[in-house]
Amino acid sequence: MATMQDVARLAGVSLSTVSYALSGHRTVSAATRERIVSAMEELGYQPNAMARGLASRRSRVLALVYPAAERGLGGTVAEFVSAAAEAAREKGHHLVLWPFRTDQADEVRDLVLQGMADGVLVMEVTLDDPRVTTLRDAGVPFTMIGRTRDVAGLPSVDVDFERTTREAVDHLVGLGHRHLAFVNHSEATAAEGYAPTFRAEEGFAAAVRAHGLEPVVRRVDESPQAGREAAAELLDRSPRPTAVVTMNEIATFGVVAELQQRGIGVPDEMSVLAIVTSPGVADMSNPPLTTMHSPGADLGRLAVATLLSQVAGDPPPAAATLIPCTLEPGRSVGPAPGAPPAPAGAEPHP
Amino acid sequence: MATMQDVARLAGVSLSTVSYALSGHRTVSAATRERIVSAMEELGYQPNAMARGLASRRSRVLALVYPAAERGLGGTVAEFVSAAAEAAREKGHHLVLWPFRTDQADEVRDLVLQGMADGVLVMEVTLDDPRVTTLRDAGVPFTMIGRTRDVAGLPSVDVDFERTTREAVDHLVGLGHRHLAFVNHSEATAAEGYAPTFRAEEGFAAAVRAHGLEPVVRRVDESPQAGREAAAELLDRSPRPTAVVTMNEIATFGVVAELQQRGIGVPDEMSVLAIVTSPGVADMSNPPLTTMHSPGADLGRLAVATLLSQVAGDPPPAAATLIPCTLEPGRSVGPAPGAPPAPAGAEPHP
DNA sequence: CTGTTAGCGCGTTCAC
DNA sequence: GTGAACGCGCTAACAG
Repeated sequence: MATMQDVARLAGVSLSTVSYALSGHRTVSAATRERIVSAMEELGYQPNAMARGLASRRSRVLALVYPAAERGLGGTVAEFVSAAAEAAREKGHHLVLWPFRTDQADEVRDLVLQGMADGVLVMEVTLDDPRVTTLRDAGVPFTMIGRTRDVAGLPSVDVDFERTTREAVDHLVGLGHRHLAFVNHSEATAAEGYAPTFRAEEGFAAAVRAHGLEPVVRRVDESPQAGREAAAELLDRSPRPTAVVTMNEIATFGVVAELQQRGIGVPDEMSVLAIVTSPGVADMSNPPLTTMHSPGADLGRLAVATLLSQVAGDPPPAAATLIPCTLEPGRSVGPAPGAPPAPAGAEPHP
Repeated sequence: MATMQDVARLAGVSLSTVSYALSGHRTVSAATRERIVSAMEELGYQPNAMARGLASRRSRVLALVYPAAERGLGGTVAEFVSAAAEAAREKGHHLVLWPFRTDQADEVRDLVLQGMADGVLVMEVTLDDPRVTTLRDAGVPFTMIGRTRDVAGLPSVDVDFERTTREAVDHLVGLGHRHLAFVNHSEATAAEGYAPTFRAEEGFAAAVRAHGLEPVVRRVDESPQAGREAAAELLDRSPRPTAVVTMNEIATFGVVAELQQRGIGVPDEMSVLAIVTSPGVADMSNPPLTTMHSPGADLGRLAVATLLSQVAGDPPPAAATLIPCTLEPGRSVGPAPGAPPAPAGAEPHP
């Protein structure tokens, strides 16, 4: 591998001039820059990341800590990752994934202290997450995707579950629905402190009650089979719900399958609105689902910006930055059966 | 951050002794090692990865290139990743994920040339993968997970699709089934050269013909809906298949749902055998699926070992290392309807 | 078994 | 606008 010294010699300039031409930390005449560039190309020069890191005390690497083994990497996370990777690259950094479990906080901390990364994006944050205290105490720059129970002074970005569920409910109520159910993530996720399970559930219940209605909430295992059972149970209720909001993609498949099997028309007899969805799920059902798509890409960009600000030494933002999901019309949501056609303007999202 | 020099001073030894105590490249007396260790603890010493990398010309990082944005990260990949990460750590390395698309071969190559990693694990290899030629030409150590069309001289580990499909077919034929169908991945995956789609299909067809039977093969989109349609179509065939092998998890859900809806008993009237599955899918259906589980963990360990051997400069292995999936009994496979109960020994996998 | 020392390749402060 | 020189923290000869 050619070194900077080699480039300097070939271009007939000093080593430092090459360095400045590369970093732009000093102005270099167009002529010499030109010679340097062609020398680099001729030699196939690649800057040595280790040497650069040693001298600058920055690795230009941002690490995304994600418990891949436990969660797999769903479509919504994939969107996040690619947006974050691109955002990092635009700022001259590289995004890498560290597949650590939630209980490996020490290893994450040590890797950053060893200089393998300048900062950390922590995903799948639970209500009480051991990683954030470890990182904070060690002075490691980090940003959470999601929120612990108390986020005061901790940099974080997250889905706005409160607003997302409220908009979902408002939309359905605007279509005349009076009996709404929520198919949530499983009891198991709740047990491990998975925050979205709680935030979405609370948001949904509050939004329904704000309309003077009574919420029905079910926590359902992440399987088609569990979704079928949940649907069966909801259909047996009295009064029978006319709309179901789901935040559990695999269970949603089961819900739709059960409705179909029983001959319950979607959306004529039952509306299905899937929230916090990953791209592509809408078209995996028939009729295509109406969804509220997770803002993964926006969160990714935002998370990188926030983290870089932490790396630069800025004080942590006062509050979490929240982004709601956006409604994407499909054909699984319609007016409540027997409801008068919604008057113009009554439907929040035409 | 404390440096090695700090540790040396506190322990009353020379810098190099600390280095050797850490690396083990030279014997250090138990007494001085003890002093060094406690000095390190007292100072909270963490070796500087950049300095170490600069001096040793090795980053001790292995990169796993995975197109997360396009594929998401399914359960089978998750198993692979965590096993690979652990294997890497046992050898004193770190595994990181680089979320590059398949067309970003140049960036992968450059990062390795810059010293950000010592070698690369390439996942989701297609029949004609641009990344492998780029890496080979650049002399970057790598190992494929999967295989290009021609693997001569290219280090690779992969699922043994030929043997897996053969064992699946043998198992079913041993149970009296004479009409077997295969629900494959989608036409779209085939179009982009996704190798498993071809290898499994060929393996299945060959295995069925080896029994003097006629294979039925369908390429199905990765959605429950598409699975339902496939099942419906298979049921209308004459002769009607009594067993279906699937390699498409999401479609499998649809297949089972359609069978249930039509009142076709599983496994009494139709056996379902899901191959190359990720952990957990078996229990997402009712009855639990009989599966042949993808050897993700074994592949992960093997891939790391192979890559490290490449990094060390060993010649590439002559042939790919293949690992079959293992049968995990569930309750979705049974004797063919009307078939005599299998005599002892007639069933390949009791 | 331990100490001394010359780099590893680059960033950056000085002088010019 | 350019060049010389020092140091980042550590590895690995080379000497004892």
